[in-house]
Amino acid sequence: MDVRQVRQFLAVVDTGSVHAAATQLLVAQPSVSQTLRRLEHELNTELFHRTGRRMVLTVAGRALVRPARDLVRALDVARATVESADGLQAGRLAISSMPSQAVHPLPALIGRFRDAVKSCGVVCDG
Amino acid sequence: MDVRQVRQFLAVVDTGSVHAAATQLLVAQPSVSQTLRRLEHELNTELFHRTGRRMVLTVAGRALVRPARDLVRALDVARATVESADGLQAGRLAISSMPSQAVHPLPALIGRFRDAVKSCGVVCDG
DNA sequence: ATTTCTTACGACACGCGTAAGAATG
DNA sequence: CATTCTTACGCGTGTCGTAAGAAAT
Repeated sequence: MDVRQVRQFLAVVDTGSVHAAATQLLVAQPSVSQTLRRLEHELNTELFHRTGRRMVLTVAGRALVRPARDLVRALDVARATVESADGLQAGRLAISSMPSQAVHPLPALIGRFRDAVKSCGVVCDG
Repeated sequence: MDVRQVRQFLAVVDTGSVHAAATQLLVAQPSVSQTLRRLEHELNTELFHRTGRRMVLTVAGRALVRPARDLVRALDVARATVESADGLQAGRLAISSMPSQAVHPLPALIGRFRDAVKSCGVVCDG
């Protein structure tokens, strides 16, 4: 099972036909058909009832929809996360404290923070 | 980005080295190395700092860990879901209750349950 | 007769393994 | 010198596209 297969599966579910799904995905219909076949074969289950030219979800297919959407969402989240983290290469951290903390535990904590941060390859100046 | 790539990435994260990850995944080291390279190239980001023979997560790599685990978990859930749905073609549900609930709210709840279940194509007798 | 799904086939890309090179401790 | 990561290359598999067949409205 693969997210590519799941994507095509969901496209068929949403559009209601292999043809429309292929159009939406910018691929040819046979590709979607073959992907679906292979997915069903891997899972040892029929995902759709083929009644002539209509694709109707089976019980297993219906069960797959929800986790399938979670899966593609998880992948989108992963990509978005690394993209946003990519922009966080530089930043500024300001720390203010009351005098009573300025000597005990603050310097030690800052030192540990710098060490931890440096071990990740982050340059820390100031 | 793909679950296979993410799996190998997480293996490297967990084991701390490409070598150990490859051993754990039952593949050769160069495969993992190449997968990692390709993943980094796709994401336009370095995921690890290569300091000699040590692999240390970059900021982007560190950010990817959490959503990566969510992703593989989502895929496992998807597979488990369809597998269990496949086996749940027939089953038996026993409900017991205290007398005080037996007339209010139980029958109504059971009725709604039967309706919901029937809309999924499940036959419900008894 | 048109629309839609499926099968067949050839081309291209991807992933993996083996082998060899580079670098670190 | 041994361990580890990387690059190079060959092979098998998978995916896609085009073309042709089958079924249904």
